[in-house]
Amino acid sequence: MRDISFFQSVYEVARLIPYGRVTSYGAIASFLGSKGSSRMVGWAMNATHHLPENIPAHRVVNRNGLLTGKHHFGGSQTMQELLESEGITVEDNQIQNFANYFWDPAKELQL
DNA sequence: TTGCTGACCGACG
DNA sequence: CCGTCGGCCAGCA
Repeated sequence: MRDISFFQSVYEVARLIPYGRVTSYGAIASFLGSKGSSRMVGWAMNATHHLPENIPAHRVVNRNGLLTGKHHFGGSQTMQELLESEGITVEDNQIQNFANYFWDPAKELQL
């Protein structure tokens, strides 16, 4: 994976998430080769806040499709509104029909 | 420099 | 079924 660090890889994958699609921390971590480093993906998403580039961190949720990180998007329903704005149905902080919107980098990118 | 913590996930009892 | 624990890498005191 080039000379970039794990963090950099997370950012690139996050930017590659298509409009109206979502993925999970574990999927990204597994795609990067470190399945157990799913926590680092979430931490990387936290770092996107101070990044100059626009990272669609709202498209990254946990394995259950639950918006665990919505509290970090300004402490409001920003994350949910962004997802709904992309045509994704979110109810009770959980993505409805999650499997339909799920975007697996290892599968879609097919490297 | 050492140690804790963090937007998770999977295994075990 | 539900509670607990370990693991992963990077940032910060």
